[in-house]
Amino acid sequence: MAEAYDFRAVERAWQERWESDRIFDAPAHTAREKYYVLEMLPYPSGDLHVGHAKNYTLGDAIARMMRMLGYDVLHPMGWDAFGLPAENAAIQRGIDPATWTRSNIANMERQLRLMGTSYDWSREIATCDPEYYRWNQWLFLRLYEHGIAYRREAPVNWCPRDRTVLANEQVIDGRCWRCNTLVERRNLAQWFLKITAYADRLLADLDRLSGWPERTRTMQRNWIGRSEGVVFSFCVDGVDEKIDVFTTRVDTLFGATFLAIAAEHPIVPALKSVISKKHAAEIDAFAESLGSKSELERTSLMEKSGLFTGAYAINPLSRERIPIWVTNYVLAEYGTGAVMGVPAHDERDFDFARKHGLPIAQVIVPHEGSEAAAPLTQACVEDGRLIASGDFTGMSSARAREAVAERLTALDIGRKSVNYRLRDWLISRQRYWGTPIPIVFCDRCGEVPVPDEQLPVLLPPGAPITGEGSPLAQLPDFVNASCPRCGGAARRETDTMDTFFESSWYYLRYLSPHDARAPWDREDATRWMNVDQYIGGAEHAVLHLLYSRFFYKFFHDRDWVGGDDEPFARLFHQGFVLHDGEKMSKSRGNVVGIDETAERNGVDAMRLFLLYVTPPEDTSDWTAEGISGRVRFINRLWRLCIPFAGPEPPDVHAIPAVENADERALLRAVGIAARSAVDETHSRRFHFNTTIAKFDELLNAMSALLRSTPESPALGYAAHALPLLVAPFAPHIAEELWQRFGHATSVHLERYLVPHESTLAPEETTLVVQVNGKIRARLAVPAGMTQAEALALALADPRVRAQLDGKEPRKHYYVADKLLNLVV
RNA sequence: GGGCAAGUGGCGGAAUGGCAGACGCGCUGGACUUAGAAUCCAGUGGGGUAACCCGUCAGAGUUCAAAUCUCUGCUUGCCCACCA
Repeated sequence: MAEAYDFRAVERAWQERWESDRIFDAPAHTAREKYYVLEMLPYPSGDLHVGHAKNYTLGDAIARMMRMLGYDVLHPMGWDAFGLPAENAAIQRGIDPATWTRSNIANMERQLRLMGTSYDWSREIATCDPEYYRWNQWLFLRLYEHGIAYRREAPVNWCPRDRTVLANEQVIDGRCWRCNTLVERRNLAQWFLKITAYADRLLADLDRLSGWPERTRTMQRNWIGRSEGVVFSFCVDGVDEKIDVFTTRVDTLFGATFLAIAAEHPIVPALKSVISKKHAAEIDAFAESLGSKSELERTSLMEKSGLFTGAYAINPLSRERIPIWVTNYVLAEYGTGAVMGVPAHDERDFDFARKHGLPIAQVIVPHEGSEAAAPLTQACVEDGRLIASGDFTGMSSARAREAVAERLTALDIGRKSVNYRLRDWLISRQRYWGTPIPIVFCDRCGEVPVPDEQLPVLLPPGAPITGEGSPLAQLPDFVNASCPRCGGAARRETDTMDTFFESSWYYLRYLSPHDARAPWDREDATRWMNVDQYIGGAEHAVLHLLYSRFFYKFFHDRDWVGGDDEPFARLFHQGFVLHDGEKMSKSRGNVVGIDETAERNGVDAMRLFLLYVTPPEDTSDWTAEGISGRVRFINRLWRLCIPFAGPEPPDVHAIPAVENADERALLRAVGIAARSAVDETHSRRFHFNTTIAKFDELLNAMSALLRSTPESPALGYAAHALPLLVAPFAPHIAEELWQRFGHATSVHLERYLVPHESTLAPEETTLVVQVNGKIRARLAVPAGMTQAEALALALADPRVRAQLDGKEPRKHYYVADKLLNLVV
């Protein structure tokens, strides 16, 4: 009876050995090609489950494949360690955020090691280390110097539950992305990063990111939301004021029947001089009623409400006098906060006009010569021909857009303009567990940046974390500072940075994680950047991935990094792992943890299952039956290979001479498996589910040969090759077998098996013979037959002859070694 | 409402114009066993004794040949949703 495989002992022993030998540290500069593979750095929430494991297993398999294919691989790991959950733990359980975070990091690091991942731990970072956030502050100051970081008062998203402001990207359907609370609007002085200055490049360069999923690029395009149009002015009748509007459909200008403005529009006070007291009071009440409402209530009502101001605007070209309305559907923060209402050609304006009985004037018809359809039953938003539009009548929409823009420009009341949906990135957070913003407010000098030599501005211990107000603002020793410029009394900024600030550049810190002089070394950055393969969840499609692109372009413009100005060459989103069809969550009690899975099934089986069950981008389901198949595979692999253990290492590349078909089939199975692993890696498809299926076929071929020809040398060849083949996917059993075969060095430092052409080419194949597209015969034939030979063979087959019924085929189609289709 | 992706056995999936269902799970039968577990072997889309017929969401089309390409519809998933 052969020795059984003890996965617990083997897995632990090799993890310790790899760690002490440091075999996965990224190599110093060599002539070989580099490959930087990176998984999104995790938030240290406490425990890893198999959903996380899917992400890290995929990244690890890629890193290990590329290493064995001869690349210098950089595969680092770190911790996105600042953030709200640590503070919530402090509020709920009185634990210091630093202590909570550190213990979670220790636990999750243990779990990543338990998974047998091949990280270069010498480069590990945690963003809550002063050594890290010092450079956060340094980068903030550089952004400040270049006018990218700035402070202003603005209406912002305020989460009443988390008691902090949020970036636009963190508000989802009007709710806080973390706690799902309805977000309120408040006017506060806050720090912003001018990401809008990069809007055009962030948009244009998406076209170059062919290694990114198309849907992610589309989401970023939509988020940036570029639209080209015209800004021009309406005069207000009876007041020396103008109202600017932005439109993408200036061709519909003659169809404007009202002017719609946001309740917060700055023109409102001026209008009060020309309207009745009653109107003014009503407007105030309307604005009041909107002001207290959350963004969701204001905008998702679908119900368009509004109020006539009593004032009129003059259409600059038609000279028509149109009423000015205050509405809830015009956004104060987008464009100019005012729009021309063209109900005939805009759905929103149409709804509003119908509701309030405003006139609808059609100025576009579908084709030249077609009549205005009166009355319109819906807005007609397509381009067409202009009617009733003065000099522009008869023009196409496209031509009219140019011509009207030119006229407005010539009259000096308008110009072409581009607007973005993207807003500047709000980074202030009124929270404790984050990077302090390195700014001091001095009564005499105003806003003063902390000098570089005074960095880091340390996060002080012992702040009162209660969920009430800003913790840092309640620490006098922190708040009170002297002005770096004049030395006088000053106050420190007490807001901390959005944690997405840290994660926008961490991939550069891995390159020189202990550099005390700079956030990263330019030479290291030139060698390793950009990230060749980035792996993470699709939930970051706009947030982290847009911010990182923005930061990297800023760095590139300063010449702090060479090469391309995009940080991530290729991006892969792994799918979720469900458990029995449901999302894993603590409240459902269906979380499958790493520790219990490693203990019960072994890590190699877990890794294989996660890669095998679906293609990596698909949602997969964790089932107890499913992983049992991979446990069986591991045991079967062991039983089939261990009899070939011996003290002398075999030459794994020497292909034995064989005689029968089963033997050739096994040699071919080895080659096919190797080719699959290499193809899935090089194609960047990473569908290792099919590769692992080839490993199954390889074991099946071994079993078959063991029955038919138990003395075949092909069995030893396959056994000795298998550790190499499975090493990237099931690294522990691969190493154990490799060492039992007498090799002195790690299998993970070997080159991957190169399939030999002679084993791959089958000498016999099945020729499928069709008559009129239906299969009538399968013939075993030698490979490489000519068309004439195949035809003769097919015509000799009785089943084919029966179908032909004495007729001659009119035509035939031949696919070499595969198929012959006869048409009668 | 708009955009994108997908729909294949009991289940996860394979096949990207050329043998539909590789591989695994589950299930059925057999071997081994006092018995079970484990392991090994055989079978497993539907109909039919069989020859054969049917079959990749539904319907149409292109093609010698369609799960794969085109159109229409249905369903599911994800994203966006007053951005003028």
